[in-house]
Amino acid sequence: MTSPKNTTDAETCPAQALLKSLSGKYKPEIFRLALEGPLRFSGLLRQLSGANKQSLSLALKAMEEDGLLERIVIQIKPLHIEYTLTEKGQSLIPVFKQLEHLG
Amino acid sequence: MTSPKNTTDAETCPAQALLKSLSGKYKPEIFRLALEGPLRFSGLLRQLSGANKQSLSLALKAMEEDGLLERIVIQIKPLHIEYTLTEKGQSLIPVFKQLEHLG
DNA sequence: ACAATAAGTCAGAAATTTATGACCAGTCCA
DNA sequence: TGGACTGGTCATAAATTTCTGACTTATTGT
Repeated sequence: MTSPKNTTDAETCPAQALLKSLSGKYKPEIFRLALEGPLRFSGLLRQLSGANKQSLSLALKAMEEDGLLERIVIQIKPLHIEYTLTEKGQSLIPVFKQLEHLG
Repeated sequence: MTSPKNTTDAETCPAQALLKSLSGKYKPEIFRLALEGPLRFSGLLRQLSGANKQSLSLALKAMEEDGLLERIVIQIKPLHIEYTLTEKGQSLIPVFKQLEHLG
């Protein structure tokens, strides 16, 4: 649909892009938990009280596509899946640490 | 119940609270525009292409309630309303500046 | 053989967010 | 007197997000 491409440089602001990547009911908390260490699917289901598989699955996929999380298959049986912060995700740690000192 | 502050308390993480305050279709961009100067309702309607009055109104109210924006009535006729960053909102500027150097 | 855990998928329903168009008050301009 | 501007509200509709419960593949434990 060849939209008129309003070049208000809105789309190229990395902070804004990040905010959108972390928009959603569970993403902020998933991200916070990821700062503490690798995450597993069933563990998250327990920690995010109220969350359901579907929503969690979608949130993890979106965060993976946005380059914040990496999905790693641990090849010991039974298979485990770990979600860990990518380099990009880790680069945000100092930013969030800074936020904690504002409150 | 009455957990004796054993682990990181999810609800008291300021970064997480902030992310939720900026969750939504227009809030990230409204916030970015607010960094540049005071905002007016009709101006925003034009700048946020696709936004409608209702959604904009709700977003501004929510951001006001979350203490990010302040609504100021300019008492010259015709009345103008300006939305400006509160102190809390301004305290986030260095954080977002930092983010821009990561991209 | 049977239940349980792990990590999901799928269809459909419910809840939430966003959009649409009508309407309102006050002021300004011709 | 009638538009046109400001900054909204309201009811309703559409779109998006989240929830529910059934089902899957593979492995471990009893």
